[in-house]
Amino acid sequence: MNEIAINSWAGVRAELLRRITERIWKPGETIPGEEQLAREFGCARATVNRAMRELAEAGLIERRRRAGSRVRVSPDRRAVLRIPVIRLEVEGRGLGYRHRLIEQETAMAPLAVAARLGIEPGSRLTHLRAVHLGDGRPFACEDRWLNAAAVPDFSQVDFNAISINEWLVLNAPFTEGDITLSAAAAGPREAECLGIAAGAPVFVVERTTWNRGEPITAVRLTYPPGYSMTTRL
Amino acid sequence: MNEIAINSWAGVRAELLRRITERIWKPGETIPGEEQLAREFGCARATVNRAMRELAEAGLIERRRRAGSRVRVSPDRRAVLRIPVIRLEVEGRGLGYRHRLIEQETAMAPLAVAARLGIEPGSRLTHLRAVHLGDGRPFACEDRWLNAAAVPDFSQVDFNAISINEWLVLNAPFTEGDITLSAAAAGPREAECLGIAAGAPVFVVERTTWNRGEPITAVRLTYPPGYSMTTRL
DNA sequence: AGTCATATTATGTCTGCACAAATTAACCTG
DNA sequence: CAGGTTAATTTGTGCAGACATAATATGACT
Repeated sequence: MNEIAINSWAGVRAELLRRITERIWKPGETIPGEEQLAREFGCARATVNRAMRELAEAGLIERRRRAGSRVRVSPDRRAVLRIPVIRLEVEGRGLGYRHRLIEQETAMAPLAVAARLGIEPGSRLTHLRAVHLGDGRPFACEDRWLNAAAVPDFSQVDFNAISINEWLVLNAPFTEGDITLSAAAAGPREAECLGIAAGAPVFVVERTTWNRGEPITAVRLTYPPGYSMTTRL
Repeated sequence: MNEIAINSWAGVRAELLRRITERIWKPGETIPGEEQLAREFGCARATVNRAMRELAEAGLIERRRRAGSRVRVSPDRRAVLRIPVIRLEVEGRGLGYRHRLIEQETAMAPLAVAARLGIEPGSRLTHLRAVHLGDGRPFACEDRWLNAAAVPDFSQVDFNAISINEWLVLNAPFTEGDITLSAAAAGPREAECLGIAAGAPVFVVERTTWNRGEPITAVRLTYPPGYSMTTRL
């Protein structure tokens, strides 16, 4: 057997990855234990552990105590989506960022929003609508419901100077959240906001966040046709 | 100061997270070094390192040698998308899975596909079209271009028995790939395949994969209105 | 045979130490 | 003072050893 010492966790990971992708270890098969691999590579068990932990996080192997590690049959690989502040997303595409607040009011939360946030139907929330512009053209349309009680000092903020999006990221911490991605036909208000035809296909990102169980905000971001999110595997 | 010992990396992470979300350490601020925190928590530096590494991976802090670690100003949090085999996605929703191969041919790759894969325009590739069904109703429409040379033994496979999607996951390993998510209007063939009106908004997932630089496949998956991808933050 | 307690075993984590790598701060020289 | 070299500091990683935890295998007992 090869007696070449691999003594970096990245090196071990690369070698294990090679054996998996080249089917030296087949899907479903149990692979050698940490101790054995450590002996083979001439490194410490902790090093092998680090490498295998990364492979497990990437969804390539499954690890169970006492049972050992095995190659996953369906490696449902994970793609990491980065969710930046919209201003940075716009600027990252080389466009000049501006935004415009369309509407700000206090109103009863729609049932769907109340359900997503897990609050009493009929609760009063702050409703904000805004449009984000890239080089003056609509980039995304924002429709947000905000639990003002959870973010005390926001009544004094001028949302023409800083976007709600960005202000919240900086001032309203959250501990849990979920994101839903979908496609939809643009509603009349979204179409107007984005300057497109009603019914045109839009990319929709819906995000809901809580802080230690307390609902913070539910936002629907609508992107016009042509927008796409890309990530590497 | 509190002299409570925290000696698990998860505990340290939780405490650091608390100090960040409660703005004890403000965005942009430098936080104490590993050694100092290790003394404060009464644990080893490696334990603090593990906790801080996780926070850095989650996008909450930025770490640089010699300069120390600081709280990110815009914590562009990362959401992890799991990309399973479609059969498992369908079955995970409690639906019975079936699929149907619509077309299989060898043809010249369209320019867009050749560009995505990084091959000569005009190269001949295998073109496959199929529909995935959940409880008999269209769940997703698949349009795939495959570099048959990279997957030698596929001509003998009966894609009515196993879906191309699943067969490739099991038999065509890849080392790199990218995914693009977008919304589009259903084209005529997609509309027919999904049983919806042409022009209806569809959710599009485009995936391209390579194996050590060699192009493997480019696939466009189209999901009918109502489909959504959800992930926790 | 079936059931429950116990031993075994692979992974998970912590510790204390050491050195490597990266980057900034300090210093020295012209 | 400018510019470049050197030192100091912080994170990154490796190692050996130990114990913790989870899950399976074994064996005793009914």
